[in-house]
Amino acid sequence: MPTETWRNLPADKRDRITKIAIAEFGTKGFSAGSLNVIARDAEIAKGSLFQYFADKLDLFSTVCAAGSTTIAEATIGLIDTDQPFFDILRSIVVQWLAFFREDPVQQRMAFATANEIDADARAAVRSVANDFYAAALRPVIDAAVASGELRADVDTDLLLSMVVLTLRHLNSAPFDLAGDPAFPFHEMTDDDIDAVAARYIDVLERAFGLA
Amino acid sequence: MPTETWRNLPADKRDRITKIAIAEFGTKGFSAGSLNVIARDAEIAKGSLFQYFADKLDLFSTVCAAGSTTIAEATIGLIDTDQPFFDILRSIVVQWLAFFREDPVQQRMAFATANEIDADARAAVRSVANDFYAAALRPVIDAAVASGELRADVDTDLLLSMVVLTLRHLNSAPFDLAGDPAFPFHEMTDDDIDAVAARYIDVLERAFGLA
Amino acid sequence: MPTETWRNLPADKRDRITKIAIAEFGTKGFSAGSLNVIARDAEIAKGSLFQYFADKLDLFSTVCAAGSTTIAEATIGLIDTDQPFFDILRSIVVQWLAFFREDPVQQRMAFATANEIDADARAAVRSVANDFYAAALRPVIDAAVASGELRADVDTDLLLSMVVLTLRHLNSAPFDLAGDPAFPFHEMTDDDIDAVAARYIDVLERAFGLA
Amino acid sequence: MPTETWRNLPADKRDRITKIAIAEFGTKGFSAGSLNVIARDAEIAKGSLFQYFADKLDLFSTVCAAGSTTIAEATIGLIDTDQPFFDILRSIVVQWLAFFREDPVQQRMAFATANEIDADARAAVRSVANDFYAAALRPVIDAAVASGELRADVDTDLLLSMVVLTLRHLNSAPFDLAGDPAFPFHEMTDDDIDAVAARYIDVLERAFGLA
DNA sequence: GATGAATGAGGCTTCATTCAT
DNA sequence: CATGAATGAAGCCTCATTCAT
Repeated sequence: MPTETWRNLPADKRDRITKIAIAEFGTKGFSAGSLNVIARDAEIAKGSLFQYFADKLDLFSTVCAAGSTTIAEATIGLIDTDQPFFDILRSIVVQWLAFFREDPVQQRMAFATANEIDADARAAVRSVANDFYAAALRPVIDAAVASGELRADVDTDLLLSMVVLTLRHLNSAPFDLAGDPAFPFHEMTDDDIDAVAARYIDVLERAFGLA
Repeated sequence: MPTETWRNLPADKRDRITKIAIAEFGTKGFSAGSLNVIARDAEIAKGSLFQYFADKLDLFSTVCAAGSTTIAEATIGLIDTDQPFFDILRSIVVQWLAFFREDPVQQRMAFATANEIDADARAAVRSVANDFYAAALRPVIDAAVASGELRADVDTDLLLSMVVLTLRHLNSAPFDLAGDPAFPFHEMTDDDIDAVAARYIDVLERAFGLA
Repeated sequence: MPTETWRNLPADKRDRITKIAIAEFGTKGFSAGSLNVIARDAEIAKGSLFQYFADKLDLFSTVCAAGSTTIAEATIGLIDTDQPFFDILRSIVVQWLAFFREDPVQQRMAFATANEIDADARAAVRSVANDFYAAALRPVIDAAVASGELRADVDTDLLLSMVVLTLRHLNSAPFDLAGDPAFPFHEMTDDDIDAVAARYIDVLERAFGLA
Repeated sequence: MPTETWRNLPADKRDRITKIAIAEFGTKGFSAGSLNVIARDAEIAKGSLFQYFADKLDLFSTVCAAGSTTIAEATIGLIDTDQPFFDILRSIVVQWLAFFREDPVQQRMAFATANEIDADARAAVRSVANDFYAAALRPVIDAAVASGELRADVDTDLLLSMVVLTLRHLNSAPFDLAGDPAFPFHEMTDDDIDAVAARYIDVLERAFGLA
């Protein structure tokens, strides 16, 4: 956990450091990301980082959380929930893709957060990686259950799991050269990719929606 | 690509090095994995690694490919394809989980292969990561189409994509402390996990199978 | 260019490191000179060198420049310019030899600076190698022209080039076992060597001086 | 000294290895030149080099000598000695420049031979570096003395030394970006460079020639 | 005589972290 | 509280040389 010093920092400085750290870890991952580079780019002393964070991992998990907040707010949080449930999901995936298209740094950082391999780092961001979006989504699902938009016997855990699965896939595959086993996303237009993304939701609708 | 020296090596030595490298990269990932450690554990001279491989990345991608082959053969390759299509898938996911339970090293390496963040390493193993399993699965799907087990209008790309998605999820989530947003896999018995895995396939069956 | 850290270093520490680096590169040249050895002999951490210099080449060119300054000041810079022009030159070569006799480390480093083979290193010290002494000598030549000590049609570029040529030769030949094709410098007394050096100047005088 | 095995080698193989070694050492110098690279480029086994030569230094000095022979034959050896002495010298410097212009590899190797810094390597090629050309030139000078083309009191050692000095300078300066303190050789045409080279000889003529 | 696999020392450089100022 | 110099372990990689085949 960051120190009090960090919390007392002027917001703009804190934001600047966070942004730079996200860029660095997003590009290189936790292990290969360099505190030297972050300190240099953020124009702060190397030692200052250790006044704000206990160690490298502390910094990493802090910016992971910050990134996840930003992303959730800018995607799931923006969606009009006054639509049919599966339209909400379709809106989310489209917004999700739009957000990452406009902010490649956040795209990479979200990917790094979800896919960190180093055991310690993984332990630190693990809940963030998946659960953050789950927290944002579960109320939406619950509302759909309450309004009777899903099958009576619906398994909401399964549904949640698969929505997050889909989002994680759409966080990486469209931005990689060979990200998907079946779709050549990197050769497709944004609109076509959006269409494919919607079809993932179609599958969920056919399986979880009312007959 | 590995050197001729590598290909001429006695099989047992080659296997030993591969195994150790898989353990190292599986635990630490590409960037944090150490050639020093691999050489030491494999009891060969540090310099020898560079007689076998052009550089670290060459070693990494070689063992990635070797690992993927092993895994595909030991999971998808073992399944009796004389069953109904979705039973095949259910058999695959169960075998998939069983294989990784018995070989945690391969489990981690498969995860590392699919989730490497470093751009260069990612480029090198990218096709391996997804397409390898895709190659094994597509014939199975095609057979199901031919035998009329799927909807007439079925989108096989979408199906393939989601199967691989599911497999990748089952490569990591059950082996992580907080791997799934909805299911507490790490508190569940193997049988319960198998049951959940089958439910992912149920979803696919309801969406893609005959009404 | 060295870092600010280097410039802020206590002068004695900076001098110690410079001196040791000059000794190392003077003996082995750029390529074969070892940063490990320099760090060990200077009793600083290996990593510290990289707080002072961007890389090996940066260190090399810095100490080349420092060495050249020292040498120019201790030779050309010391000469009384209130003499006839060719006497000035004779004083310079004698002082030049005296300086290098007393400081073999500087002698070797000056040689290494002028004769580095590695392309990158050569590019970095190239102007230092020749032009540094040229800058010190040209004013002296211009004064001689102004005072009418040279032929009316004198080619000052040619004269300058040949003076530097001679100095470079006297930087190495007298200190090598078989440094000169004609004179067995290593079997000669210092006085005899001084006398030969003066004869090189005699040649210039006969060619460039007044009839 | 090379082994008998080396001497018994087919001439074309020996020439190929020599040529490749000259290219490597000419580019990188002795220390940084790599036997690995030479063996690879010459398409022979690394171990074979050690059947031909005692060690790296043995190879280096062998190819230095071979290079010097080639150069002397292709420059000094080609000149018509039936001219006035200083015309001979002028022909030599022009031919010298022409040869190196056409064979940059030999140019660099000659430079490397003359300027090696490593003490051991230097000891091995030292006599080659200067004396080889001296041996070729001294008979020419003696002939000039005999035919009375030089001053009665001429110091032939000094003359020889300065001729070699000049040749060594013309081996490097015109091929370097900032090779000469006074002349911007790299911005000059070949003809202009030839003209400057002749002026070095003019100086010698005025100093050593008949009044 | 030729090969080329094996070696391990050593190369330069980057790193996270500490601590005196 | 901020700084930034210092550290030394560890990183990847190249090297000349040996020796069994």
